[in-house]
Amino acid sequence: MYTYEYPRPALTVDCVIFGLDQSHELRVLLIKRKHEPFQSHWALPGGFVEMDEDLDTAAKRELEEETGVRNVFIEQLYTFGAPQRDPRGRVVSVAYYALVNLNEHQPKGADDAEDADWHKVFDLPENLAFDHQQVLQMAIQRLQAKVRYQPIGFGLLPAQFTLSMLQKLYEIILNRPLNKRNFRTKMLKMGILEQVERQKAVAHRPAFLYKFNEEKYKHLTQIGFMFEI
Amino acid sequence: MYTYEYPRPALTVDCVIFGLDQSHELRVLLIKRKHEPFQSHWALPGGFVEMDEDLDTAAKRELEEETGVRNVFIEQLYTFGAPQRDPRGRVVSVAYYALVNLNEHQPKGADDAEDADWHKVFDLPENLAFDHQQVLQMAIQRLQAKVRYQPIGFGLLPAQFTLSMLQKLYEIILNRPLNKRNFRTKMLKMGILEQVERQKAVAHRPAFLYKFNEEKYKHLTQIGFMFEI
DNA sequence: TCAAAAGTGTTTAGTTTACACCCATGC
DNA sequence: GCATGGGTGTAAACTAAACACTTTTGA
Repeated sequence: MYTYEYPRPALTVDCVIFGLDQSHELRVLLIKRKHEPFQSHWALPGGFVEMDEDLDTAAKRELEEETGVRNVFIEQLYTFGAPQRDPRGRVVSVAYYALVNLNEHQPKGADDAEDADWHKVFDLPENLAFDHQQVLQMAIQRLQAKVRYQPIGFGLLPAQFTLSMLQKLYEIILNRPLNKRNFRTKMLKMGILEQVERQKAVAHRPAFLYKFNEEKYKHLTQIGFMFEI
Repeated sequence: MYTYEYPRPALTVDCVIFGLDQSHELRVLLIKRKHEPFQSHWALPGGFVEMDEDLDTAAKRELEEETGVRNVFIEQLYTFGAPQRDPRGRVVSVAYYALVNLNEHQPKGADDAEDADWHKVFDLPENLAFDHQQVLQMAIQRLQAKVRYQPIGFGLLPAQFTLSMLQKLYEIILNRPLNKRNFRTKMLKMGILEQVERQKAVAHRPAFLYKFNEEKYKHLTQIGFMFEI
């Protein structure tokens, strides 16, 4: 059992939790640290991995502790392990990113936080704790890349949504305008959206509501279909 | 310093090292384990992360120990941390993948290996050690995805290569035929290849040799250019 | 009847796919 | 001169981009 001879880094998970707010801004959940190091600095929610706990499980646990949500899109991002990234000693952190529907959930704030809040992704506070600036940067890049060839964006919207909402979502994440006509044509042609009903009581022509049909998508991928925006 | 209160998993790096052999097969370097657990099973080269060592550094160290090569494409793949993945106890492994020009380097074989050999990627041995089957699967998928939108494939070829060699490379990695005319047009139009000279002493019309112009590529990416096959 | 957002038609430019052919070299 | 890859021309099908227009609702 020679493995036990080696000194070991501590192992944590950190979560980049993205949400979309009512006024159509992409936001990320940060907590204000109660303790040193980096007391009162904003940081990503995270914590230590238990000895008998899978990494994914640890990340989902952190996510649920902070937001109360389960069963949302969550995926491993990258593992950060620079020797001096934590002043307390060697700490390696496996970062995850998640997409949640912000309207349905408010941050809870864990014990070790002074405060917790949703911050605008394109207008972040300075001096984040540890290397969290870098982690966030990578998460944004990954989200922007991934959203284009995997249908994960739906995770940020309510279960039923209009095509305009969906387009707006993509414009926010990709940070550039899209053409309405082409967006709709493309989206509908893929055949992974299911028309549900119409909006009601809006002061304009009511839009069709759609939901993402995951079964159809899975079936299509099996026969070579590729999602793409 | 409460971090020290927690029991810690051991931390290792594993390397998926890809190479292209003379007869145009994609191969991966595996070592035959000398010791238990999984004695005499094929496994990915890897080892423990030193306490003051960056993860990337550890991966590059492993790569150099096994192959003698430095300064090749190497990138973090994913971190594997299922509680029972190593029978000795909790071991979390950060996996990397690398691309090397196989013709210029032969495996060295480290101390803890009975044997080391390049195995065909699409014809792997059964019963790899630990979860290395899964790691390899993910590495192949990542390579196939990444090679299409980042110019990393060149790492598998000699510094100078013909367009036919390059096309062959893509056909091998993507595991499907590509159209010659279209491949060439697309490749050359991107403007990241530099024509060097001609082949000599071949029993057919001599082909132009090219090299990948990294500077040009970097410059182009800065002005919004996207590599794509 | 007006504002607001939903939703559609159509033209043009560009890209992808496919196939067929010619070219230069060593043996 | 012929086998072997190297290299090119071009038509047809498809996709993306751009723009302008019509429709439906509540107030």
